[in-house]
Amino acid sequence: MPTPAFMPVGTQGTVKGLTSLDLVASGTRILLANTYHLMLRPGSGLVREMGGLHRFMGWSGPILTDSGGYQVLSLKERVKITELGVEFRSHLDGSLEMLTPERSMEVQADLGSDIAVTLDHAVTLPLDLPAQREAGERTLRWTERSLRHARTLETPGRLKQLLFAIVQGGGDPGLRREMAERTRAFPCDGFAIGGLSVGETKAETWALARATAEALPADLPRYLMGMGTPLDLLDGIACGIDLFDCVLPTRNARNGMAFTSEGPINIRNAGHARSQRPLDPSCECEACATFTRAYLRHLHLAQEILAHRMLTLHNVTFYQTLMAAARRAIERGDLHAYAREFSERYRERGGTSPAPA
RNA sequence: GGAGGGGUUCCCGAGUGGACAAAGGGAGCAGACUGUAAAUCUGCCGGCUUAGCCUUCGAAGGUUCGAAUCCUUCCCCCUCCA
Repeated sequence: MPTPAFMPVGTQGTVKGLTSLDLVASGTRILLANTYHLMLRPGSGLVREMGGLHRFMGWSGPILTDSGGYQVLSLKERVKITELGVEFRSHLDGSLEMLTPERSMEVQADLGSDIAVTLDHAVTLPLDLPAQREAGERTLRWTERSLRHARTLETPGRLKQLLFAIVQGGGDPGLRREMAERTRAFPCDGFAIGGLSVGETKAETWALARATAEALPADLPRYLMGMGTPLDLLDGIACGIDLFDCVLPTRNARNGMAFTSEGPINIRNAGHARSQRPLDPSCECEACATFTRAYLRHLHLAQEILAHRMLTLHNVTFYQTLMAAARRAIERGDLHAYAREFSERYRERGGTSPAPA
């Protein structure tokens, strides 16, 4: 698979609104799905019975499953962390669910993903340093348990699942580096950088990501979890990141935001009411080939499902087009020039535009 | 012709003497969203020279320190009876 690559997020075994044909058309090669969500519904046993997640959802490309560690953050008021694992109060029916490192690997084995990820303990910032270290140390212990247990799940007939270990370490570059050094000692197929964009500034994020990435082996895939914006992707690639995922292109599409080569736009804005332009003239997706901004705005305001589908398709296509261009630029050896050229056209509004590097 | 009910800020709709520029929806306008409890959430939403002032609750007049709220007349709408 060509890298760097971007994985659209299909939490519940679907990239909301898109079919596999759409995903292929967008240039997507690999997807992310979620252990926690699929464990609760429909249940990993059912997915296994149905022939695994690929067959179940009709996607033949690679799938990476997240371990459920992120739900420690997103469901934090329903979560209790113990050394054994993560105790969840199910967001669906309130029942108590225990996700241990071992259970996470079992669920991911049942799902049959191509890449499984170890369970981690992520924290949000600001947080005192001892607590950051504690979460990092626990992540190391859980990584060890995850990997050890995963080996017991390997069966002769089945395709070997690749295993990625997650590096935590909070907001301190030194701690990050240490955690990366200790994590790389584990025998695994790639490394994930977790716990970023959780309250720190953009500059801090990249200092941490870089410190972590540099301490990880360059000959194995490095996966930056959960990031980011188009500019984030280019920054990440420059740090040596091979794999990304982010909900922004899909979630923001449903909330009316389209990424374009000139920056993000909000399709709800009155200025698009009579626009004959496509979302992005330089995009070749179905939405841009077929529909005007005026029409897509109408669909969105009328809460028509097609608006969500088309904006999602466009945004994912935009991300994949960006990644493809970045790969070509790397081959040419001028990623830097490409990134500069891209960011000159790509303008984020308000105070959100990135500080000049 | 008789009896009753009603007209509120773009729309629907609360409000029956002071805390009312007026609840709550909707629409509209803008913003947020980074390993998805998200087709979600937040803010604004009469005007202005904005700790205040001005205009507004069908119209006009009146009572009162004070009226969307009480009284009088008028104009419209709805229901029932003839």
